[in-house]
Amino acid sequence: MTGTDTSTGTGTGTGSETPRERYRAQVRAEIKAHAREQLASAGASALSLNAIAKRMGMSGPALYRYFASRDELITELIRDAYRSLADTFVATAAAGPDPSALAYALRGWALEDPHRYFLVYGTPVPGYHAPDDITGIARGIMATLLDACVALPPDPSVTPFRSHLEEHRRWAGDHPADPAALHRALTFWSRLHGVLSLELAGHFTGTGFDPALFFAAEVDELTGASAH
Amino acid sequence: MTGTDTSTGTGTGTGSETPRERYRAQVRAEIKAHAREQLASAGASALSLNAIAKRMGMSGPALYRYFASRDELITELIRDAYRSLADTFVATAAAGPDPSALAYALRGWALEDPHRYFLVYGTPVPGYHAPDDITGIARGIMATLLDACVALPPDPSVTPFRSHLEEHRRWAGDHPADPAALHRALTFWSRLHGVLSLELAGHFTGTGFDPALFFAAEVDELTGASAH
DNA sequence: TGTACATCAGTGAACGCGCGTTCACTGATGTAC
DNA sequence: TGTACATCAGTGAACGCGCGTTCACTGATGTAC
Repeated sequence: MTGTDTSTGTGTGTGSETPRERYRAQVRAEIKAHAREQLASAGASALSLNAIAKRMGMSGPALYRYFASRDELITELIRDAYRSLADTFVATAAAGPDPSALAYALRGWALEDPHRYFLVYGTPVPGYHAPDDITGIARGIMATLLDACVALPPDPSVTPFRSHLEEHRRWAGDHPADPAALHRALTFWSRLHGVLSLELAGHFTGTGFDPALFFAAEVDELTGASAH
Repeated sequence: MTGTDTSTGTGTGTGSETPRERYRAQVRAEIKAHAREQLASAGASALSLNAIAKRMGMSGPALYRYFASRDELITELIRDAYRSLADTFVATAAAGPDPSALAYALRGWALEDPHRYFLVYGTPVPGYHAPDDITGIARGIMATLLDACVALPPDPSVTPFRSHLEEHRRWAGDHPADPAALHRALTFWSRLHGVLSLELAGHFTGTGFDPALFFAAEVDELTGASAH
């Protein structure tokens, strides 16, 4: 809950700041808020510093006091997106290791702001490579999921993929989980994203069924719930 | 195998064309090939008619003899992507109703050209709405999958989602399949895309495990194969 | 086979536009004594 | 409390650039008689 500013855009930090620092943080947050808005209404390619400045009633070059370049702004938006999901997961996991709760937290997070979801899980930009701290946050998200998945009813059967995982334990930073749990967490993750990415990309529109029920059916099957 | 030109870019159609028509088709295909290349190396936002023309040794306005606008070019690329997947599915299904074969065909199609995959299943462009014929092709793809999924071992248990599907049978164009088969096809589809979208977006890099084995494990579980 | 005409691919100049980014500068805010 | 100085937010002009798209035109290809 503490730390650097989240994606809500209004938090101003710990409070032990000078007025100038506080003002800086506010304007930075406002710029990011406008950037997110522009992202949602016209796509990532249309994100323009000048357009943001115009909407804020400032001149274009003024933004360079707050972000060194357009790329830095985008990277910051991606970082915020990862952080907000990580925060959501940590907050959800605080109530106990419940994969189902994490699943619905993920869905809530994704639907709350679809373009933010795509910033993390959407089409990758060919040139772009995320800085190290972002991959660190991503590892934290997976670790939280993995922690919850070891609480699922165990299925210790040995499959080719689990044998393969046995030899590649580096995954999730030497997390103390057996291959079966690793596999379960991976399947959990990929099945949730399967539903979400298809739904958010609009591939269920026109079908008439409710994606929320489909998602719930997947979660039920994953957690072994028959009648929920 | 007949019909309008595919995404390979060299096919020139039925042969009953005038030399001029043949030439037109060739240049159109060449433009699309360069567009795909540009798409792969710099992302969808960087697709520029002028840049394509320059690479082809032509002047920019020349391309307007072949495409009415940049948007029409992009739509054509998306259409080609859908068509190539539909063709792949139809060709695969010709050997019999085998969901597993379709799964690996999908994966092969996706890996063959990841940016083409994202053209269909990636981050949607906020303003863009696909023309009707494209949604028609998409329905055909789902119909092929559904046909194959009715051949899977049946699991007629009733869940909330299947009851819901019962009331929303419009899906896949009044396809004569029971809700259990519909659910199976949906799960099949979304689980495959879960693995593929995460893999192609690079979310498995650095983990050390082989996504192909993970994908195979998902297919095995979906088709009820224990030791494959 | 030769001539007159129509079709159409491609060019070059030009349009207005918005972009990211730099630079020298103004003016307000904060700090030190 | 008042003055001198440093910090820093924001401006306006300017840079070069590439974009999509239009237009009038040239020249080659194909067609009709």
